[in-house]
Order: sequence, then C-alpha cells, then structure tokens
Amino acid sequence: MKNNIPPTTVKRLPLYLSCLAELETNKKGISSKQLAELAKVNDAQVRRDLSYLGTLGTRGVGYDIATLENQLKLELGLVSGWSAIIIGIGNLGSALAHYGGFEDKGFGIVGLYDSDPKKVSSKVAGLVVKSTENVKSDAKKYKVAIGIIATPAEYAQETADLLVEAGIKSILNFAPSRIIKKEGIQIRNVDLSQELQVLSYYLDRS
Amino acid sequence: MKNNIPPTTVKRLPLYLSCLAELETNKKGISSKQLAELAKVNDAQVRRDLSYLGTLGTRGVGYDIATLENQLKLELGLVSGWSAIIIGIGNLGSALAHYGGFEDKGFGIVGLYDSDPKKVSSKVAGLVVKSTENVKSDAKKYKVAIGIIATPAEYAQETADLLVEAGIKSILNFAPSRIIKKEGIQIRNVDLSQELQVLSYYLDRS
DNA sequence: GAGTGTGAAAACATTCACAGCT
DNA sequence: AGCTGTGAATGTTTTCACACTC
Repeated sequence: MKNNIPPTTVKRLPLYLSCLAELETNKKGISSKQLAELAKVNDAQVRRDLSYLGTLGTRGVGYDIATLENQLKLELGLVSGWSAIIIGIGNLGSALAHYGGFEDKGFGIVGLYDSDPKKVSSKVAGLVVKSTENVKSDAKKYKVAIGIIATPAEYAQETADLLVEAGIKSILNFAPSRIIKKEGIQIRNVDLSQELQVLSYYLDRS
Repeated sequence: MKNNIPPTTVKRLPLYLSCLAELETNKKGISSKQLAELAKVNDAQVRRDLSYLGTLGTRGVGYDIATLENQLKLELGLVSGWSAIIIGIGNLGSALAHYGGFEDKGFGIVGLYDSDPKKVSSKVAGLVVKSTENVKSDAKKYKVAIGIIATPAEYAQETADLLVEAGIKSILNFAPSRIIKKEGIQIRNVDLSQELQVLSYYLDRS
C-alpha cells in the first residue's frame, strides 16, 4: 500500500468508489468492463488502476465488490476518519458545512471559523461558528487533518499560513486565488469560476 | 483560433488569465519566466501553451500583457459573455448564486430554478427563484449557454436531461453523481467530496 | 468462455536546449 | 544580451492485445 500510484490514477479512485456505492446491494461481483462503463473510462484503464492496489480480481470472474470497496477506502485513507475544519463561513462556507457528502465519506467537519464578529457564535449546520483565533488550539485538540478555505480571495494566503502554523498538512482551497506551496503541505485548489471558463472554451462559437 | 489545443493546456489558460489580472496595472510586458513563477509551472510550459494561441510574444522582449489577456479571453470565449442558470437552490446553489467570481469572468447568472414550491418565488442573490418548469422556455428566451446543476445527487440525471432538452450544450455538475455523456454535450463534474478524498490519499498515515 | 494482469505500443504531455529574432 | 518559439528528448498515461487463471 502507498507504493506510488500515479496521480491520474489517484484522481480516479474516488470515482470508482462512488460508482460501487451506487450498485445494488445484492450484487456481489463486478468486471472491469462493467465498472469502466459506470465510470465512463476505458476498461483497460480500470484494470491498470486497480492493479496498483494489488492483485484484487479473479481471472475469469472479476472483482469482489466488498473487497474492492475496502481496498479503495484503505488506499485513500478513508477508514480512520479524518477531521476537517472550514474557515470562512460565507455562502460557500456554509454550503460546504451543510454538504452531507463529506460526513458520508468519512470526513468529519469538526469546526467552523470566521473572523467576522457578526458571524461568530451563530449556528451553522449544527456547529457554532468560532473566531479564527481558536484555530490553532482547536487543531491540536481535535487532531484536525484537513483545513478547508472558503474565505474571500484576499484572505486565502493568510488563512493558509494560519492553518500551516496550526500543524495542518492538507488544504482544500475554494478561494479563487493560488496559495504559495510549502514543503510537506498538500494543497488542492478548486476555483469554481475556472471550471466555467474551461467549459466556455468548448462552447460552440458561431 | 480553436485549432485544437490540448486539454491540459486549456485547463491552464484560466490560470494564466487570473495571474495576469493580479499584476499591477502599470506593468506592460511579462516574460514566460515571470508568468511561470506566478502560475507555478515550468517556463517552457508557458511558452508552449501560449504558442498554441498563435505567435503572441516578441523574441528578446516577452509578451505584451494586454494582448495576452485579450487573446486568452478570446480563445476561452469569454468576450461575448455567456449566460448561465443554476438548478437546485439549496445551500450549494445559493452559494454559487452569490459567488461573485462568475460575473467577474463574464458569466451572467440569469436564472435560478428549484422544484421545491417552498423555494420558488423566494429571492436569492437578487434573483427570484422560479419553478423548474420554466427552464425550457427561459433557456431559449435568454439564450442560456451553460446549465449549473446543484441539486441532490438523485435528481442530477433528470436535471441534465431537462437542460439538454432545453438546448443547453454545456453542463457544470456539482451533484455528487455522474451524468451520462451525450453526443455534443460538454459536461464537467465537480464533486466536492472527491477533492477531499484525493487529499486524503496524500495524508501521512502513521 | 470469461475476464484479469501486464508487457509492449501508441498517444500525449512536459522539459530541455538552442537557433533565431529584437 | 534577452527571451521567444519549437525540434528533439524525456517522461507519463492510455490503450491494445494476449498469455494466463478460474
């Protein structure tokens, strides 16, 4: 486990996992071809991707769904259950707090933080919003693994610095601004308007 | 223009655009090396990417920023101004409606739709939420180019079908479920919890 | 027969390194 | 001298195709 799976494969693993989750519960096994169809990728790709996780399938038969799900979760580190916090409880931040999908997948949102005193102490998605001053002590107390930045762009960098200072090693940044990479810190940027811009390229212009 | 730029390059074009936008306004020109530093990519990559848009730079000098911005916007189709609608005005949908970044980049959100009668007629981000029944006629009336799906997963497919029926060719799907590809329809999936899952893979497990 | 796992080929993407322009 | 644009080299990802197992 954790040998060194190509990044492109890592990106597809959650996809496979969600395809498997949608299968009927009585179904026991699945072939690479079936899974490929669900995930909308090539079947050789599925076999190659899964082969990085070890020899999971049975020739002539296929893959056992339960085994596969377990192995995917194990590989992605989704068994232990990571804690995450959200900084910036505006519209996007509170949408993320409400977004059930995180808890389902084993990520517990354990804290919400905002620097605006008007927001502090309000309740969002069952959690009380705290001042950002508490991030450092809370991160240690609750062993927070992931920090989610949902602040305006201009505060993204200082928020990231705060998270790193708090000992958090993985950052998911929704602010439309890049964060300076730091040694040992994993950063994923999700810029919602960039997605639209990419779509726009593929629009027919007539 | 629109020759056939590699997908990996297309993904980086919005990034270059946002780097240029953050530059001081008095700056006239920029070298591939400087832009590469801002975008955190290799400088040869920048030159190769930009060369797909034509011969934009001047040897020995660099790139004129205004020209470059124009060309990037032109290539991405961001000059004409596309209209987009959002279906599903839950937490995520209303976060997207409020998200200023879209309008800034030339995408006008012209309609919000929900199937829940309790939400219909409420006002979100300055727009009145309408029933999904209006999607088809509105799409034609307002020449909507992009449909944004922010419904629960189980309604994603039928919403996509509705959008396609309404003549919309580009779909941005935030629901955590894949949509069946259709000939001539561009789909981009953004699954927020998948991003976390990918991060999780890179977390140290000790 | 059916379907995996994987060498080998093909396709694609990145980076080097330098000729050529200003 | 400085910096682009791009062949060529290198690295990575995808796909083919088939030996092998159940």
